[in-house]
Amino acid sequence: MSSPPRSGPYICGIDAAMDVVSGKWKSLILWELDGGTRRFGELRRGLPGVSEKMLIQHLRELEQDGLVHREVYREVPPRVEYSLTGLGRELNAALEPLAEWGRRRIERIGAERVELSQAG
Amino acid sequence: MSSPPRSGPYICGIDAAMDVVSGKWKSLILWELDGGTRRFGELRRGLPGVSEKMLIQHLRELEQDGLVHREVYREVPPRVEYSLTGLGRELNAALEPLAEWGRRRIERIGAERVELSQAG
DNA sequence: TGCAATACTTACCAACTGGTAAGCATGGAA
DNA sequence: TTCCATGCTTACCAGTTGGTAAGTATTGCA
Repeated sequence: MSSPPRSGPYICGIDAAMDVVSGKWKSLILWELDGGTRRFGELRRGLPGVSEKMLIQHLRELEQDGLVHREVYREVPPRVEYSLTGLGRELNAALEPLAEWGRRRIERIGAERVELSQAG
Repeated sequence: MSSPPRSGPYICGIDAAMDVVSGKWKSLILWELDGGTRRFGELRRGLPGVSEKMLIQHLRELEQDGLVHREVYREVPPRVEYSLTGLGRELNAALEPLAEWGRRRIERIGAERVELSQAG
């Protein structure tokens, strides 16, 4: 079930960056974690619409790709905390201009925005 | 067959930008066109591995989203030229930091590069 | 008459992606 | 003994994505 980490071959940098970020919820997870450490349940509640299966799968892949750190506390009930690694923060920074372009696109075409508790 | 232009609702800017750029060959097409106007056949030869079906489908969608301009010359055999619009050039510029991050990732993980005639 | 060149168009199909819903493990509280 | 909370795990299924391969239209050339 757990796929291997994404490796090439790649055609160019975009290709290599997209590979790590594509997946319906990945960039949103990165965005959420930019706000700081989050527990699994907090992420789930912060991303309305995500299924547990996809949230875990994407978190695992982001972890394999070195973007997210997973810390398990052996308690009952279990507690697991997710946070960005340095690499993850760098990726988020590199995504900023694209995000800005996207925000202008939303205005240009007058697209609706999904209601979200905390994401911008 | 021709899908409607991509519209929201979107969660954030990243979401709105990704929507326009996701598709196996889209960012590569944009990259190729950054080098200037290209005929359909030139694009096909410049992106080894792309099928005619997908190349046309992606070009049509990029055109619908205002990123690519399509110019038809009524000759025989037919000639069709594709080029970037201002919006397309802006998107490419916004993709640059991501491309740079991806290039570093390729080095970091020692990924292979696909052989391509002209793409970097 | 038939083939070449170019830019598509279409039908069909396999693989991938993501959703639903149920189950698992643990220990403490009721 | 049953239920709760949490963080998963699994099986199954439908929709989307992209590939292959064949067909279309037009004119010039052999």
